[in-house]
Amino acid sequence: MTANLPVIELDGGACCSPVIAEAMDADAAKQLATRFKAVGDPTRLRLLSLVAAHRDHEACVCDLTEPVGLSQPTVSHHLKILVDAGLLSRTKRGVWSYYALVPGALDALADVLRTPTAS
Amino acid sequence: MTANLPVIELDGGACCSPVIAEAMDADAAKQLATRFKAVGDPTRLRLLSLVAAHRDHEACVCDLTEPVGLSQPTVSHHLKILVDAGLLSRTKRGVWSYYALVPGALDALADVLRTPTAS
DNA sequence: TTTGTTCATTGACATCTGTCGATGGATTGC
DNA sequence: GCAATCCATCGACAGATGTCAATGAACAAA
Repeated sequence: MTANLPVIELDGGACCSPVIAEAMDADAAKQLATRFKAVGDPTRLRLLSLVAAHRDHEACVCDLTEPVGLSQPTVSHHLKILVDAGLLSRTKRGVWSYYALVPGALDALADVLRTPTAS
Repeated sequence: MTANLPVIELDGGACCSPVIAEAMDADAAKQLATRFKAVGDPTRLRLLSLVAAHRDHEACVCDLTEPVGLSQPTVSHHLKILVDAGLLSRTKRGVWSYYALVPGALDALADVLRTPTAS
């Protein structure tokens, strides 16, 4: 599930030669797009950064609302998107919900973007 | 411009300790979000993949409309977003517009996602 | 010139998305 | 039990986004 943008050697004639084999099928694209969309928002990027920078690499909602300057429901909304994308984990301890980076998740996403060593 | 998600060592007391230094400022987040948003769409992911997979690693619009199953204006629209994000380049040759991956652009984006080596 | 092809742009439209205030559940402390 | 805190969810709303049909510019070929 961490395949690169796959390169398939194709040869064709003139313009508009049929690209028979798609390098990435629609389902895989949709899956990946969901994860990238999660990172494609400035607030969520800052949330990821704040969580990573926070003590013990985890943070509760109340740690995050003030730095990003948004309401608590909005922050919870963004965090939910990041959790659904598999980038953050949520752990309830008492009244607090602690969010932390899922180990390897961002790296796996990064690997998808790695340019295949074009021959 | 290829900084990772920066980690700043913070120490605080109880919950809701102020996070003085933000790991990522709002401007940088907005810049990055634009690039990730460009990749956060299944069609655009497929377009990137198709371009990379195509002969000579470039493709014109007419090469791409049929594989993704969308209208020509829509494909042009997506390609423009990818060009604006600095991920694709456009070269006009005769009647055709050839799109190609900008070397290193995707890798630079990938580097941003590198998880800071959590101590 | 005339016809045909490629493609960017425009305008329109439905849907998705980000944001907030309000609400209520869960838990802690008095 | 009662009050306070944290937080997820709901409803609402403005703005962004993806899509298409129509149009026209640029170029090639006849």
